[in-house]
Amino acid sequence: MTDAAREDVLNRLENGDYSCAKEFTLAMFAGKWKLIILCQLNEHGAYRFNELRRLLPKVTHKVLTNQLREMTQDQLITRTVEQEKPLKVIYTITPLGQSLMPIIDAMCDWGDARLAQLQVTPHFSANEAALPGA
Amino acid sequence: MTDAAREDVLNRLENGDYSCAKEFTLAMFAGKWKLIILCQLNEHGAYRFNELRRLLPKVTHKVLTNQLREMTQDQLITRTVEQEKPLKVIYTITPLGQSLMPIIDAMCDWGDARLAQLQVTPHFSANEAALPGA
DNA sequence: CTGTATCCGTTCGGATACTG
DNA sequence: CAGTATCCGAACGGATACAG
Repeated sequence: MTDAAREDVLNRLENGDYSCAKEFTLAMFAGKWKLIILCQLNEHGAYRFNELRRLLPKVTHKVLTNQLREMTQDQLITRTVEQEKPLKVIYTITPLGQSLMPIIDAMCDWGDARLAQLQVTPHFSANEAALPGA
Repeated sequence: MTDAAREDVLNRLENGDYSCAKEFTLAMFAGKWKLIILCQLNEHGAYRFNELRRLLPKVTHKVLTNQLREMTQDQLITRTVEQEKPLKVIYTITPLGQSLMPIIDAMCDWGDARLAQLQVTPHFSANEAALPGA
């Protein structure tokens, strides 16, 4: 699990095993929803809990809570509680979180290129690309 | 699990949901051992199954097999069987796998910087950094 | 509105034995 | 040597109910 992996890296760090900078970075965003959350917060600046929930249709209450808690612990996002009634909790991205964006952008690019290479331009036959003008 | 995440992205692609280039990339190396395997193969060129096993002390036979199979399917590595007795199976990194290295390097850098920031220079008190010459 | 606790099916991962 | 199959305990993830 992404959780387990994160725990594992964190534990290794506590034990002085620190030969794992890349795993550490990976653990920051390897959760099933963390990339999307990060990008959304980066683009739009702030979201409340249920707004995020609506943004990520297939995420569960429990799982979203968990992802957000981990990201808060890792200081990728900030959790701000406004003590009104009803309660308001605002999530925003931190500078640390933003510092991950170049990596995430690189992942976008790689993914786009790779998917194009696989000719997964969906709903068109896989051979289309081979016979354009000719 | 990283497996599950990978399956999920793959399924989404098959269904034409392809708004997920970054998740796709993530799924390439999000497995617990894939980063290390990739780096090792990139540095040393080729390894046999049991050599990898020794390199990754805590990995299980079954899990390693699985990680290698997925990476082969994703065309990040190549599996070559030499039909001698006893059997020899060689794993090497592909150009596609190598094309991930810039991203992985960026992850190393980010992780190094972040760990330094956290003052996890292990086995030294967390305050050492604050009182050098003074 | 947010978040926690519980129950419970599903899936993961370790150990072991077996095949080619 | 390399990989598969099986068994089984552990962890995850969904649904629901409850609390602040």
